[in-house]
Amino acid sequence: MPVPKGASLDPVQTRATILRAATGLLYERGLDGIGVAELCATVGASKETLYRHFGSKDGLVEAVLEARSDHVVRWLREAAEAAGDDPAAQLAAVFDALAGWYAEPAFRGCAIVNASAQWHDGVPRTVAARHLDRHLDLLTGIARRAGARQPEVLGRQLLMLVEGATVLADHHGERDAAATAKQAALALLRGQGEGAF
Amino acid sequence: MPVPKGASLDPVQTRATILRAATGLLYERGLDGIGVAELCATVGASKETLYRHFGSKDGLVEAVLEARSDHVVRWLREAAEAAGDDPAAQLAAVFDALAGWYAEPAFRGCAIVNASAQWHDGVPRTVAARHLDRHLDLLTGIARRAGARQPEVLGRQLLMLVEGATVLADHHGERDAAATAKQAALALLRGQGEGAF
DNA sequence: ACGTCATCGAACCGGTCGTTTCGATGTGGA
DNA sequence: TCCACATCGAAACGACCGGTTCGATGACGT
Repeated sequence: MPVPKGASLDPVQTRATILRAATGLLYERGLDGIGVAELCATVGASKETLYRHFGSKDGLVEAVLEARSDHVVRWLREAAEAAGDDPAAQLAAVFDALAGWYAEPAFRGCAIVNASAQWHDGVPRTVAARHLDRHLDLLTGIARRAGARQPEVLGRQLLMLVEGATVLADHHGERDAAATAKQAALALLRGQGEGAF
Repeated sequence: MPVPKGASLDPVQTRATILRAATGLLYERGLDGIGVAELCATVGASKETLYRHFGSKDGLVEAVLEARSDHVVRWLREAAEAAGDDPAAQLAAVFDALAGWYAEPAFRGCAIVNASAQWHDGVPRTVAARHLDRHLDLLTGIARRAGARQPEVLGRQLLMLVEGATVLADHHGERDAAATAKQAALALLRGQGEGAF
């Protein structure tokens, strides 16, 4: 993957390699924590190559965040689907998946939300809004299948627990945030599912 | 407050003025969104004055975040106390206060958490951890007075709702996030308070 | 009245960062 | 064989930013 010298091995593959390596680096160090020079050096690509593929650092960041959003959403959706048909089990599976994420030593919060928080406008905020949209779809679907009276409301409440748990896991060092949130999420699901309230 | 020329009106007041103006500017524009030069120009102070009072931009940011944490915590605590003795009413009052905050046009999320998310180490993360600590104290206290079986757990769940609501209000444009979160918070409080679960 | 002190405004410095460009090198297809 | 293309490595760039310094200005306490 370093592509020794002259190489037209495959521009597509080169782009994918840069994207993959940059995703990890930007997440570990922060979007402003690593410059283009060091990024290129670590990735193993020249500046010219990076700029031809992504146009600018912002372009690279955008590509990274989009890919990250796709990955996270698919990951949680598959975790839910793997849990079977029971909505409560699906919801539990989502938080169990989050627990595994929070436990990773490299966990540093949600890259997308963090990026969106850093700048008050620009592409990252758009990406974050769409990311939360898709996130909300998953949870609202679970709420609806559970027979919630207000699935849109319950879905948002569940999303708040997910995002809140991520914040506490990151900024408050709460390793068991996912388990705590899961308990609350199931309680809310049970409450609305049984027509209580 | 611009202090026309030579002024020893009161160094303490000068510092307070800078701090107050900088708090607003750094919140609106983001910590990296405004440089020291423009900050000084807008505040109405010279660089020398700023550096004598705060030592560095990081020093100023630290002072701003600390002051902000004090202000927010006191604000929520007073909102809760003003609601009387009923824990449920206090909890509702906290989310009602948040609703007012989210509705402000200048609302841009929690400055402290945003700052902490931007850098993976350094002072802001420490400030954020302490900020969440104090936040947690307030909510755990309400949970305890409500007779929750596990006040520490419920407190953290409530804090997740607060932080999650802030994230959704900011990054997802949900103006009614506080009301949605309040409903969930009261449901959780009722669930644990009545010994259910 | 005088000296200390806080402040201003402006210039300056060193470093870093994103971005561009260029010559050289090697691969693959016509 | 030859040309188009992707890549590298390195240099250079212009801009900006955090921080320092300096002379001038004026207020306050003694």
